[in-house]
Amino acid sequence: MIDLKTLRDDPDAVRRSQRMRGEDERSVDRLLAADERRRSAVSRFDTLRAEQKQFGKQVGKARGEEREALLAKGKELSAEVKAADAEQQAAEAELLEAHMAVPNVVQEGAPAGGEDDYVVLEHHGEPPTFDFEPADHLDLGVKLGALDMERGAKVSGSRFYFLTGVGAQLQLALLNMAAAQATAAGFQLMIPPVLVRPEIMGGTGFLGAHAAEVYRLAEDDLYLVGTSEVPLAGYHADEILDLERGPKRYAGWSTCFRREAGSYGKDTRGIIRVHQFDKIEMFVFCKPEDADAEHQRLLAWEREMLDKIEVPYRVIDTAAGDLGSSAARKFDCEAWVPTQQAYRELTSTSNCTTFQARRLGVRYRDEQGRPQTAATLNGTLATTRWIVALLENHQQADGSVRVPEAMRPFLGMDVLQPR
RNA sequence: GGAGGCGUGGCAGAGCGGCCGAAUGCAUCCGCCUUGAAAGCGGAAGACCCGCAAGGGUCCGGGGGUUCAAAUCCCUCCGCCUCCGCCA
Repeated sequence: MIDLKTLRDDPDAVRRSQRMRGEDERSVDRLLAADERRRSAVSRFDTLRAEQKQFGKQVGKARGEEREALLAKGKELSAEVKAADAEQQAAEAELLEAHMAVPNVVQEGAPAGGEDDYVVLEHHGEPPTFDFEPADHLDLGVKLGALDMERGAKVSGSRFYFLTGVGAQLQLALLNMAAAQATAAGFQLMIPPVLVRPEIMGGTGFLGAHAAEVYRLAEDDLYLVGTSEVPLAGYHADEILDLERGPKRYAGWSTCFRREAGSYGKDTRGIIRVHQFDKIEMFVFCKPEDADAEHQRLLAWEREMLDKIEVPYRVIDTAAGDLGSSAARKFDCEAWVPTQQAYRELTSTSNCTTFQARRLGVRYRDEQGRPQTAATLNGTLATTRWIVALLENHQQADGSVRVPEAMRPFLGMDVLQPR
C-alpha cells in the first residue's frame, strides 16, 4: 500500500507513476475520493461516540424517573452511533480496496513501459565460443546423470523433475555456496515454512495480479510460497523493529512453488521454468532512507555469486510495467545461455520501499522514538535455474562440464563426467 | 481425531457490566542522591485514527451479538497449553 499522506500532498507523482507502468490513472482519483470519504465518516462517528460516552455516565448516576427518561434517549443515541459505525466501516472497506488497487510508486530513474522496455546497464564477461556444437542443459544433464525430466513428469506431471546423483549434489553445492556467502556477509540464514496463511500471502502482494501463480491448499486455507520472500516478509509482521544498529538481513533457503499458469508452451524443455525449485533469497528490513544504498548492495552480492559460477551476464533495469505491484525499482541479472543465444534471468532484486511493510505492519522507531514504516528489499542469491547456465557455459567437447573454481570446495569435484 | 484450560501494555500479572487505557511488579527513560555506580527516593513512558491546534475517538487475540453502557455476559474464528488416541 502506498503512503496516503504523500498521495494527498502530491497526487500527480502517483499519476505519473501509473503512466510509467501503463496502468489506469483513475485508480488514483478513486483512492483520493475513498480517503476523503473515510475521513469524514471517521469524524462523524467520533463526535457521536463522544456524545454517547458522556451520556452513559449520566445514566449511571441517575435514579428513578429521571433514569427511565435517560434510558429512552440513550436508545436513540445508540442507534445513531451504530449507523455511523456502519458507515465508517463501509468507508474503510472501500478505502482498503482502492488502496490495494494502486501499485507502488515507481522510483525516479526507472525506465517507463512494459516487459521489453528494460534498459541494459552493463554486460559482464564474454559469451563463450565453442569449436563443437554445444548441447543444451537438458542433454548435458541427462548424459551426466544429473537430471531426469521423464520420471518427473511420470510422478508429478509436466514441469516437474528429479535432480539425480551429481545433479542433486550440484544444487546443494550451489545453495551451500550462497548460504556461506550470505552468512559471511552478516545475513541470518533462515529455513522458513513454505506454507503460509492468506494474510501473509496477501500482505506480500502475491494475491493481486499474481494470484493465478500461487498454489493454494483449499482444505487448509494455506498457500505454498513461490519464494521465501513471503515467509521472510511476514516474519516481522506487526512488529516494531530496532533498526538502530543497521538493517536486518535474512537469507532464506526454501523450495519454491509456482503454477506457471499462462506460460503454456514457454520454456517447456528442461528446468528453466518449473513448478518447484529451490532458492536462496536475501531479504532486508531497513530504514526508508537506507533503501537505495541497500538495493545496490543486494545487487553487488548477486553479482558476487554470479562471478563465482563464472558465467557471462548482463544487468538490466526493469521497466515500470514489469515491476510487480510491490516494487519501486528492480534490477535483474541475466546469464548467457549459449543454446538459446539469449540472456535469461538468474537473479532479481527489488526495492519495495515502504509498500510491502505498510501492508504487513512492519515498523521501526525513528530518532524521535516515533514508529515509522520500514522499507523492505529482496534479491536472489542462487536457484535451481542457475544449473542451466552453469552446465551450458562450462561444457566441453566430450560432454563433460568444468566446475567453476569457487564451487569446487562445495562440490568436491573439478569436472562432471558423462556416465 | 477426542476432552479440558488459557489468550490483558516490552515482560509478568490483577481486574464487582458503568468511576478501566486499565492495579501491581520487573524492565525502560529522566531527575535527585553518589567521586562513579548499585540501592533508595521522585517523575516520565503504549499503539492507531481524525484534527492546523485545542481536543476527540478506537484498541484488553480477531470477528459478531446482548445492553443506555462490555476487558468483564453470549456466539464464533484464530492461536497457545495439558491429557488421551493415532501416525511420520
